[in-house]
Amino acid sequence: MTREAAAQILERIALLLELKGENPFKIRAYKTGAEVVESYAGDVMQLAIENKLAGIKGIGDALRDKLHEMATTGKLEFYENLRSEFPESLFELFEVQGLGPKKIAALYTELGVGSIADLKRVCESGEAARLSGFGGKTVVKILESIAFRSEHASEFRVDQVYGLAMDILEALRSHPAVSRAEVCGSFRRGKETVHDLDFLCSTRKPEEVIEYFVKLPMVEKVIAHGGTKASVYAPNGVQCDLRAVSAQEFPYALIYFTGSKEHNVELRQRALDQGWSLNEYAFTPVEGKESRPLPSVHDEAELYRSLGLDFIEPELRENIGEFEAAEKGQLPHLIQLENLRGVFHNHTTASDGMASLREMAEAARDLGMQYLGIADHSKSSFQANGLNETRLLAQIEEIREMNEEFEGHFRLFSGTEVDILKDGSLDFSDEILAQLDYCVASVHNVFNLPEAEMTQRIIRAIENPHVTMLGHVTGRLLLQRPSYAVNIPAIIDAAAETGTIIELNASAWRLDMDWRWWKLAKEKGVKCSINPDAHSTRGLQDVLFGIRSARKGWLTRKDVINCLPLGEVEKVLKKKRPD
DNA sequence: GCCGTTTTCGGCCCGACTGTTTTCAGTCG
Repeated sequence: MTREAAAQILERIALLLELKGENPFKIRAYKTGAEVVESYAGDVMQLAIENKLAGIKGIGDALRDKLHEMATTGKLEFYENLRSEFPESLFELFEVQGLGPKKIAALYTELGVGSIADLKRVCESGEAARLSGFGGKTVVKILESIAFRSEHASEFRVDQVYGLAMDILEALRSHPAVSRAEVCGSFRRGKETVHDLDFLCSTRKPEEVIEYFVKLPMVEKVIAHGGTKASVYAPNGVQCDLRAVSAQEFPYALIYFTGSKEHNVELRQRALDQGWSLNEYAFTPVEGKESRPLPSVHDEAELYRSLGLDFIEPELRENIGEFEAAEKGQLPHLIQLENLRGVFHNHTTASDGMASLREMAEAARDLGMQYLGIADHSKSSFQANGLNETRLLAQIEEIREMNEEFEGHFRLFSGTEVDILKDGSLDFSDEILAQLDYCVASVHNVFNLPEAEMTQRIIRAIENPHVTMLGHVTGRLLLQRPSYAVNIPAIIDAAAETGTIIELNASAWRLDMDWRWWKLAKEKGVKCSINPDAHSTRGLQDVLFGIRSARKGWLTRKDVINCLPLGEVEKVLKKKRPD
């Protein structure tokens, strides 16, 4: 059993216990246990097999035994018994905004609601509104949330498919008859969510490769299975398609299946202008039309070159200006993961992180970073164990001492993720903020302000000279919660005017600010910080998702402050400070 | 269910907002 599966079972136990009205602290223990399993730095499942989990904080005797049972037998009897009391589809109700355990329990026991479909029915029929504690507005909110969810049905966040994509790609590349293989589609274009995974490979033996693909261990169900193409479902419901083509066809097919559709339409038009027709297999001369000799194409770059274009990176293929830039040799040299020198906005056990300051520092060093910025929550974020002034000052001191120990080989920056309060004031005074190396300001509550008020609230925070950067500007949770109402161009203008950095929150749940705004921000001279918002040592690796979005937003290493080496990045952090 | 140089019981994270109420329960962060 994988750690993800084990963590999910613990999470589900917590949900089921909530429905049964169990002791909330017991429920929290299961939730904490799930987080520990998910984010533990070592091989937690191997430890579970060997029954060596004792001593890990958050895992006591009961969870240790349950994890041992899961790791060795692949099942958990306690969980099997518990889940048999409810329909499997009940879990999806927890994803509806405005529904918690109490309301779900009421819906289930009073009306027999066991799925989203049931829920929709009783909301529309008026039955739900008659339940005690429910009313017209509750029902409207529920229906809105269901609609949002169905708009994004069968979409997945990148973190939900990334491992699967890499595993399948590796499996394909390891097959002796496969010469080249790639993931295509929106995944390759760096989209924030995807609805399926498209694989392409070149081979002389397509049937053999297709046969191999549909029998891979991660295949749950085969949907279609032909000589050059197959579609399958992975266990988490992700559809994966494979196309097998010849080596000659590969570059054409790679471009075709990478898309976007809009990009391909423009590309085919440009081919037609040369007298060539372009499809997923080749250029062919258009009949009855004067044309130059067909170019020889071995890879994507040659195909673009043959049309008078520089190579267009997959992330840029949305037909939003990349052709004009490619014609003029003005495409940006996109940022790469290797360019990052450090990261800001990370949490520790001082607030709601899973790893200590030292563990986070060591993990960042192991990843080859030169510096790590700590930004734990501020006191208003009670739920996240936010730091008050006393604890923050103590952390500053702890960081100072640790930095002496590092002797300049590595540096911790002391910061905070300070709450932007309802009126735009901050959760810490300027005197306190002045003692930090930097400050991330974020909205964590009162999401329902009218747009003008929310925008003004954030701008007021940005105008504070101690606010180095703005955290997750829209508050969205991908596929779960839409952005609050906010005028992004106005925020970008204010950031440009005040010299405030805007974060690209790299958590796969957020990817916020969205890639669609970065071109504008860049034009206005606003700098970006790619921030993992890590709550564990593993969370630091989310920068990978941030890099994908930054590339999609046309950003180069010059636009992203955490590409700067130690010795230079400090100046950027100080830029807004009065002194 | 977890945790403990205040150890084996008794705490455990708290406040705002919303919509339903007529004084508060449920949800969220």
